[in-house]
Amino acid sequence: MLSNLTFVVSNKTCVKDPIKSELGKRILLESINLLDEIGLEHFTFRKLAKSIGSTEASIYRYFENKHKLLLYLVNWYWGWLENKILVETHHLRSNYVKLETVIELLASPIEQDPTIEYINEEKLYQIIIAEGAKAYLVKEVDEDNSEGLFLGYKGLCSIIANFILAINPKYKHSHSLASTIVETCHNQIFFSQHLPKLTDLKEDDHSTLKDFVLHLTAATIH
Amino acid sequence: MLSNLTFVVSNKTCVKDPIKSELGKRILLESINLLDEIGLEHFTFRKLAKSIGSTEASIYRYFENKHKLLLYLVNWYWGWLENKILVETHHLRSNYVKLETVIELLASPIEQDPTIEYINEEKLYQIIIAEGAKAYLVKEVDEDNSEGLFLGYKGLCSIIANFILAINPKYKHSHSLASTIVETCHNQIFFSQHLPKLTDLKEDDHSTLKDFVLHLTAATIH
DNA sequence: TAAATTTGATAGCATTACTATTAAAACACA
DNA sequence: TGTGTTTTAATAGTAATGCTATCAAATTTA
Repeated sequence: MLSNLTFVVSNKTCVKDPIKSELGKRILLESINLLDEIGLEHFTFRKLAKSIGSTEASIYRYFENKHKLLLYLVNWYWGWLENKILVETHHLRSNYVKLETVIELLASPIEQDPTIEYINEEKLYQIIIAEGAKAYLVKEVDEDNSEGLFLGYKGLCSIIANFILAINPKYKHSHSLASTIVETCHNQIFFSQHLPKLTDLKEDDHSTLKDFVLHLTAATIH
Repeated sequence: MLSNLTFVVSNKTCVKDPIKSELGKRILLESINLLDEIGLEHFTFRKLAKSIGSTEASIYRYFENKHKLLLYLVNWYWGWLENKILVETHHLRSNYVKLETVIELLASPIEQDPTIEYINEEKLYQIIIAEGAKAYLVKEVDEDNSEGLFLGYKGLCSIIANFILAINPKYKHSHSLASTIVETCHNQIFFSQHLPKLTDLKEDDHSTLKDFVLHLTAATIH
């Protein structure tokens, strides 16, 4: 079986491509474990170095700082998702079913790909939910953006916006709706896990999430 | 004119109530300026102390750490907004107009109240947009939640959910829609300022934002 | 006026976020 | 097989961060 993985992660996020060396892959693997475990605020390169049995200085040769590492991971997710969407929708005729597929992918944890041993997709999905917004909610956002570090997110939204426009070419807010769909999927999962009064989902109820977002989307477009 | 400000900020966020002393008020005033200027990641009590001509130790007597200070400010906003919503909707008969009023308030910068000299509402609104999600996107969220530090947000969502249910008692996802409305308003403003490819709004176009969210809401409920 | 509280000044300490240097190890290739 | 190049580990160091503690001066309150 051929790999579906034809996407490339935007590269200004790292000093040296981590997937090209053993240490780099261990950095990715363990940073996902550690981020999932202790969260971005408590995550340091010192702790990461310790958990992979290496040194801070070695990690700095791959990533400038933890913010760039987060951006790398987030971009990996956007790239993975965009690729997945293209693979799973290109054979579909109905634009509505295409949009449904997108929402289904966004609303469910990405499944483990055993051919990529350095990314734990389930944990990465959880990191996206809990930390993803911090990739752009920083003072450096304009600078990062001008370096192309959000191309993954923008590409994804563009695809979704096009599906929306294919269903209703007159709808005026396709990009806003696209980003709202993405953000809402992640937010509602987080709320179901931690602030249940802010949602109607039971914890990690991906099926109800899909119903909610799909209905909202369909009603809004028409 | 009587003050509308009958709300109280949830108090576990602070060690000592800042509005009851001169220093406390200066802490609020300057923390809003500084947060708006340099963002939460670069914000430190040392810098804050310097900018108000006081010391770190003094600030720690009011707030345990910067996360609690952010929670205080965020709760102030939720409280302010809830109060404002109640004042501006209680005389309205139409539930739809009530919901419209909520969205209008969420989608526009809160206007300056000259009777509260220690809060710059415009800057606070900008802080909510850029930093608000960080109040809950932390590993301590469950602990904070059990101490009641998100009651403000939950109360607000509950009110909005009730307006939604008053319009359509059969709608199944009133809480999810309520939190989606709130998050979307803030997100779309941020995107319009920094990641315009993710939205159709022009920068700070509150009027288009209102149209977008109102249409989305109305379509979804019916 | 005394007692209690609040603030400012100063000090200190463990951790974080890096940067620099050097030597060992691994690898590339001739 | 040896030589050069890149990669990594080890170590050290520095400025900033995130606190805590102590004490005296100033202010408030009783």
